[in-house]
Amino acid sequence: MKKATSGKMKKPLTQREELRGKVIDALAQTMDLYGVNYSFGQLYGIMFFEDKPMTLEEMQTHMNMSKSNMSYAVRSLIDSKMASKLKEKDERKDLYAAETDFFKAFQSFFATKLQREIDVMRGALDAVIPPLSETILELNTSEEERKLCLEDLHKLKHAVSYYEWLQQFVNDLQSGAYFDGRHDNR
Amino acid sequence: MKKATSGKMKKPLTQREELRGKVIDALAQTMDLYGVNYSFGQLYGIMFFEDKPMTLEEMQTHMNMSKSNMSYAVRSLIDSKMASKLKEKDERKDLYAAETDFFKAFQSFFATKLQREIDVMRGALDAVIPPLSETILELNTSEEERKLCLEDLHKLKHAVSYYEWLQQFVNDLQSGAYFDGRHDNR
DNA sequence: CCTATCGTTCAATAATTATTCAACGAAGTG
DNA sequence: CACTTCGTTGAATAATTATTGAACGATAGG
Repeated sequence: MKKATSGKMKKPLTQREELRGKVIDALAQTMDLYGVNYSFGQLYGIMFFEDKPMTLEEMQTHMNMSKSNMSYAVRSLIDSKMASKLKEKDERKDLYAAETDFFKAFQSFFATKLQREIDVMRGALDAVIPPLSETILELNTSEEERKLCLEDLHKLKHAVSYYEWLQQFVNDLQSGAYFDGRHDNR
Repeated sequence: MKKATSGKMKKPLTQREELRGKVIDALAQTMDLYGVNYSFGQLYGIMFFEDKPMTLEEMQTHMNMSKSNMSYAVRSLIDSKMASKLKEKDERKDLYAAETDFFKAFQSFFATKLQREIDVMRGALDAVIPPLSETILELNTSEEERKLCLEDLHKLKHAVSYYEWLQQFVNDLQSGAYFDGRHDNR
């Protein structure tokens, strides 16, 4: 038996736990805005404060959720580069750690997300621009249709230049170029 | 009657419509990654190509969805600053236009989202740091508890400096500082 | 004023996403 | 080579979110 008489009870939070809770909630809300589900954001918050490698089992007890969901959650955090799996193990259990440097965490997060965006959009643009150009060049395209295609093409070219810029932006973000006058990494 | 014999039929798409569709799909997927629902992202794509003020009714026919949903969708786009309501009206109908400059559109979008993030997090940090500091300063706080609080406080201070940096970043983003060597706004 | 139509709201329903549970293969242990 | 226990998977369920439809106040036109 672990701690007390039976199943579940309202644990009396310490003040510190309560304060942590507020920050974790804000963090989870925030990540919610970027397409990360609230619970998974909470998990990041917990790992952030815990600040030492955690096993799935520990996550389970902290979050009070099934192990399979924790497995899913931690994978999602890893996908966004907000956490990583360590090479060491505790007993037989895998260990995971959150990136606790907010600069690095959100740097990785946005770099990952934006890169995905760029890839998706570039894929579409690369697939669409050639046939559209082709149609414009065709001799038997009606004048009206050619005009419409030209308008679209112009918009897509503008998009291309945007995603070129965005790619550069992501590169700079990853290289740390935007983090110059800062980092009190004491 | 509008166009043909009855209700709904598979309209035979022109090549141009099909190509547009691919780009719209990519756009919608992309926005999906940032917490904007797919349909609403599609609507942005449609408005982007349409490139002239649209009424709710037109959106309805393009998207084949209820007017109430279109009302909701357009409001969501306006919240993210990706579209705006015009002062003029067509008949009695309100007119809306999408921001067609991708630079501006995504600039507004991220500025809005990041600002919300900053506000939420600053709110939590401002609420939590004072009482936490207080506890540390209290004479009757146990040594153990003081140590834990100090660790948390250190993390939160790091977070504060991150959000200060992020605020500056958003300001720069809004001021256009990052868009220097570009903008082929021909 | 009366009528028609706009855009919004609210409650109901449909669709999607999050979560659990049971089962399984892959190690580590003895 | 059996025995655990780990992490993942896939199907079932719960919870949330998207979408609709009906009702309403506002307002422009007659």
